Amino acid sequence: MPRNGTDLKPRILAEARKILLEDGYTALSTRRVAGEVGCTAAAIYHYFENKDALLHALIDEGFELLHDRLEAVPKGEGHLRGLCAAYVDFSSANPEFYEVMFHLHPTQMERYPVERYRAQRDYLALLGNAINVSRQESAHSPHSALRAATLVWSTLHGAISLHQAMRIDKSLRGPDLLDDAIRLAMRAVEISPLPSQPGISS
Amino acid sequence: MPRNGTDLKPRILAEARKILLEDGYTALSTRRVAGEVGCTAAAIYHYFENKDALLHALIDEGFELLHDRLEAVPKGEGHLRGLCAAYVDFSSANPEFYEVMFHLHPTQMERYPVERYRAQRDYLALLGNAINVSRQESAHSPHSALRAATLVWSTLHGAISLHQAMRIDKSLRGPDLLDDAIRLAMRAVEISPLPSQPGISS
DNA sequence: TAGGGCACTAAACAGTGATAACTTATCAGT
DNA sequence: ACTGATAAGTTATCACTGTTTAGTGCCCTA
Repeated sequence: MPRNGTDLKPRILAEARKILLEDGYTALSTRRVAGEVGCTAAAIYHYFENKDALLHALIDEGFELLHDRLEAVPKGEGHLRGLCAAYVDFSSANPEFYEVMFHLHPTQMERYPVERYRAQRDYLALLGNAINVSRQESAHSPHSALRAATLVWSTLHGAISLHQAMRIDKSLRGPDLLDDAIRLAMRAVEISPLPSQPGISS
Repeated sequence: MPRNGTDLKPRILAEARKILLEDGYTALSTRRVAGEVGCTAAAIYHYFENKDALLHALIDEGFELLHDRLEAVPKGEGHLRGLCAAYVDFSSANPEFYEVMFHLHPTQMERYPVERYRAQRDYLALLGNAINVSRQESAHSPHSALRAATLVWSTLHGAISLHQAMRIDKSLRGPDLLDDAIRLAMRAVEISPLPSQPGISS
């Protein structure tokens, strides 16, 4: 029952996505979206509870993109490595999506339902499966696989985060760090989830 | 030459630090700082070029804190592990400092001089030294040490980032992830900085 | 054709960073 | 001691931001 010809909601979403991808998260304002769509900022609040809900919808899109990317990785030999590479590729190809998906703190998006992140995180299950396969003994508990998968994820995320925030040294090439992180993430499988022994490692 | 008794600059800085530590980065506004200091928001601009410059001063404090923490780690056996643990400890003890130091993107702080991060990053040199010592052959190039140190750093940062952003699964304990990350970071030393061989890992 | 509800607008509120113009206090030089 | 320059603020304003409230007009149904 739109008054304006086409329904406004998809157009709002499309324009918001365009702004996010072209000019980044900081450029995404309700008034600008409204301006480019051709309506008032208040109209957005008919379709989204608040600005965070709009951003939330974009984050959902990002998770779907990531999901498709990871699902497309051929299974079998080298599956885990492929998943890691695909994750890093996604972050490089869609830095703006990656930022809003993983980099915004709850303090910056107060009303954002944190649970939704967890629900979307089936890529952790994907990682967990690949890890269980790559492990010699398949007698590991699901919790152990989830824990290892989280470590893999966090390793990749750390490199991506520093790379995107331009924190790494000029003399270091960003892709090199990402490659190193992938190689290191592979070793995360070997980290034993036993109670941490306080001895000296090496 | 203060008109108001005490010089305003340190009081602005102190109040800003208090707000940052108590209510977080998002609560830090020029007007609130001014209000609690007892001056006008415009007065801040006499002592700091802009809000980012004020935050910049706080970030400097954070780097000094981190520096002291890392310098206090006893050298010798287990130095690298001690540095990693100290880094993680710092992030847990000062999450607000950690956020503004490492989590704010340049897009969020446009005018922030990125170079300054690099100048402050002597902890990378500390890590590099510890890595060179822990390595059997000391014939590694400085670039290799820096690269390995960056990988160690990024591994720790990834776990800290996800932990602080509350992105890790409910069934997983945050400290466990941080411990795992430290253990994995130790293995970063073994990652060869050679051109990546496309073979299958394990 | 009358009524009701949906889709939207206009206007405003409270807050943000930032700037220009103005006032006032302090200090140096004569 | 007086004058002038400068430092140290204030006041007022601009251009934004997210969000809410009240009101308007169109469309569909009865």
